[in-house]
Amino acid sequence: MDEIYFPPRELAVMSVLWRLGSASVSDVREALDEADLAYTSVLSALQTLEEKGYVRHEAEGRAYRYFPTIGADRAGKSALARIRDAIFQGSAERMFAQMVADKRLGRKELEQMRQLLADRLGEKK
Amino acid sequence: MDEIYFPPRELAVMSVLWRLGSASVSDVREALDEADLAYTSVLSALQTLEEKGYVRHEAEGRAYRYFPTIGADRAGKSALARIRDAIFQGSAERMFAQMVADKRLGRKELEQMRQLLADRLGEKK
DNA sequence: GGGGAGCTACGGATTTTCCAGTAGATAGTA
DNA sequence: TACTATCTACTGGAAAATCCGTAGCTCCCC
Repeated sequence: MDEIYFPPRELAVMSVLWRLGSASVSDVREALDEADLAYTSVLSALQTLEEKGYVRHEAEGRAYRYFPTIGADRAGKSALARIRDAIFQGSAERMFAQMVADKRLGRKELEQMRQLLADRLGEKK
Repeated sequence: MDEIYFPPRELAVMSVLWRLGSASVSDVREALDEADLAYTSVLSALQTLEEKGYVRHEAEGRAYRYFPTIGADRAGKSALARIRDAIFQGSAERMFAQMVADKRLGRKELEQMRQLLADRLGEKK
């Protein structure tokens, strides 16, 4: 599929849009926990993203409301594939092993994963 | 922990080093399937990586042999965490669901994942 | 010694990313 | 009306990333 890739700052902005569904420039600015950026810096990032086609906007009062045009799932799929291929040499198992090794995962999360896996194995029968 | 992040080209170069263990500039150049880069372009990427501390070199005959100084696992862990937080809003389950949805995963891979998960759940008991 | 092959250092050009100031438009308010 | 606050468009510019040419070195072979 297409190459979907976001530099750090653009990724942070997209993250906010995915979380909020849509947002004004000010919304994004406030949601960014990073350093306190100037309003125009955030606007610039959004305009860049719009140019690339990952975002669109609608007028809302005097301001613009920005919407992601690409879903988080699609972007995630692409990002995971890139990591799998480049870092884990194409091995989904190795990538998965790294995920599961995360110390912060609690029993509940692990159980949920097991369930997901069980479902998947079921339909694969 | 530290922010580990590789721009696209540098990631491609690191990928080769992780795969081969170590490599000369020519090795890397040949291993890159992308467009046929000039020798010096690859050298530049390696020098940038060395400056950042992700790579070191030893003399080998007339040439240099480059070694990664950061493991693929460590880089992978960092990359996965970034994706989880930015794209999947911190949800390891959602990220995992996306992984498992991959159509190319065969029964064998899924079984291996289940085993990994079982082991992990066992020790968590 | 001469010449070629292979390698590195250096530096430049270009593109991309990142940040923010300024100007102008608009709406609300005194 | 005039003043203020907010928002967008335009613009510049710094920094990083990408790409590669050139020069110079070393080794090998003739």
